[in-house]
Amino acid sequence: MNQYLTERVAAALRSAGVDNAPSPSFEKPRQAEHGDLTTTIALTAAKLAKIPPRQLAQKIVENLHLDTSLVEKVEIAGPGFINFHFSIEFFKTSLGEILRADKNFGKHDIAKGKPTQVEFVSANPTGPLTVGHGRGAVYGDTISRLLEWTGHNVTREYYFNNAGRQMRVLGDSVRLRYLQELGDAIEFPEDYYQGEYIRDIARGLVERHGDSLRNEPAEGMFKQQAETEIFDDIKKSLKRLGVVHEVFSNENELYETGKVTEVIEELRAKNLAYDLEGAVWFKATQFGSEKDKVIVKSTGEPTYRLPDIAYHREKLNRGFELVIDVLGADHIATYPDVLAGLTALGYDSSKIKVLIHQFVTIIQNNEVVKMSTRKANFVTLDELMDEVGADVVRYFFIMRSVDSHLNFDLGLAKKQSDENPVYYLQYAHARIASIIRHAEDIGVDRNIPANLSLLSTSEELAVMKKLLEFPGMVESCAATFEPHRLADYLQDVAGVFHRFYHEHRVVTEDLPLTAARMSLCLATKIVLGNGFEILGITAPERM
RNA sequence: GGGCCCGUAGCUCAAUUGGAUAGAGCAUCAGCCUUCUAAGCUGAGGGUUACGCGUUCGAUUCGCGUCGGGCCUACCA
Repeated sequence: MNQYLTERVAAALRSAGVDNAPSPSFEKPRQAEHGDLTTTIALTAAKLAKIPPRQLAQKIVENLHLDTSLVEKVEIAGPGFINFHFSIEFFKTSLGEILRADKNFGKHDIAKGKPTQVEFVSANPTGPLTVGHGRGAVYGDTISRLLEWTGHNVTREYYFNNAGRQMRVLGDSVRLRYLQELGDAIEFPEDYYQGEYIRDIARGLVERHGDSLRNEPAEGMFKQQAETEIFDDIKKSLKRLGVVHEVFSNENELYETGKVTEVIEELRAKNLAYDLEGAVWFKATQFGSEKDKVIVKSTGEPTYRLPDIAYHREKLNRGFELVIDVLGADHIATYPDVLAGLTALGYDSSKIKVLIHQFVTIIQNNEVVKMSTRKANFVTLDELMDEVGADVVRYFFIMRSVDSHLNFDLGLAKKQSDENPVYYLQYAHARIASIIRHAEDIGVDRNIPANLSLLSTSEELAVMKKLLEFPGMVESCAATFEPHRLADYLQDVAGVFHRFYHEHRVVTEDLPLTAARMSLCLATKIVLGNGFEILGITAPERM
């Protein structure tokens, strides 16, 4: 419909003698009285055409020649809006399309299988995933699902740094706990990992190896065991949340395969790296940075930039045409250097899209909780899921714009779980399932052809119109990486359905009307179900 | 000092990317179950969109400035 109107209006503009106008765009008016689609082309093109907006609108409308079986009415309003009202016939046809498309309704092939990588979570395995990690996990996964729905071939990837100081401290934390378990009187440093899980790992080592590891270095068995066990837990938590990564990669591999040194050598060869005071510097100033950046410290240890550049280069070498990094706001300053490094190496850094999400402030007992894995001061994702379930957790993290610094009140989330907005959505779905069961119980055949013209009340039309917005929502949410708008939209869908349900009985003795309303219910169930699929929440048949 | 994000109803947040009368949930108040699920529906109150200039037919949205909050700003990751 959008495309059809775009063509007709563009043609009408030409007939009206306006040749250089921009392509008209359409949007759904906020108010129902303003029709089903509206364009502001007369307002924006008025200056170019040197005609007052309303007059131009008049000329456009005169030259439209629309198919009246699709568009019932066209009117000019306000300063020069052109409003289009669709016919019942159009809605009927569209409803049929929803039912036919079923689980595919809303899917697009815009990206045509474009190889796309989404990297997210990427927390180092130093402890369990906390509520603080939740937003990135849910956001990254939902973006992945949206991209799949728009035809991307998505690889979900988890990258972690296991070569740095953090992991050394982790290994040594386990080593010291191990020695304590053996009975040694050893002081445990304050800035080591305080969590009970470190003791658990140490105890496991004692059980399997006795005291034979007494002289092992922290970097070996201890670090390795910690990484393995903690990672298992992280993967379990993610799976509970509905998040599954296809690929895990890490920093050590980049060193072992020589990818990191390759970067230095190539930069040197291009004269984009130099030595100063014992350190190696990257000429970031040649790529818009204010100052050059150190990539290898005078101690010989690389800064985080270097493996990050090597890693992103690997991503592009692996053939991804779109690479998405989902990062927390604390990493905002790191990626310009990475992009500059890739540009320096001759790669097209525009293929990399960095999505930043703001932090969630966790509030417990009216106090802000400062999470610290080191100090073992955190609320884990598992604990939260134990309390409220994965659906609520996912929905909480996705319902707000990633730009918002939202407050997450743990007490409120738990206490009000009955009134959580996610139940409003799921309730609509369960309600429809219940209607269908009822209809089947009393022998209504859901396959009898429905005469959709019987749907004529304002509540029925409102549902139809809302359902038809779904494909456009999927497309625009994917294009702007804003899944929260899909959550908002689904609230609307549930809302119009609840209102329809309240006003009209679906299953009655009037069989033709029953069939038509059943179709409306089935279509609503499809849209809700497909939306839930994208958000990663369950679609309950009963509640 | 510089950079990024934010400031909208009592609280938590939306607002179709510059459109027409700024909307939801929670909370408060008043109604609706003999009928397919009341985890629902209807109604009421609640706003100088932090503040000030500017850009234009039109600004919550764009620009500049002020105030306030969060996060960055190392040869830490």
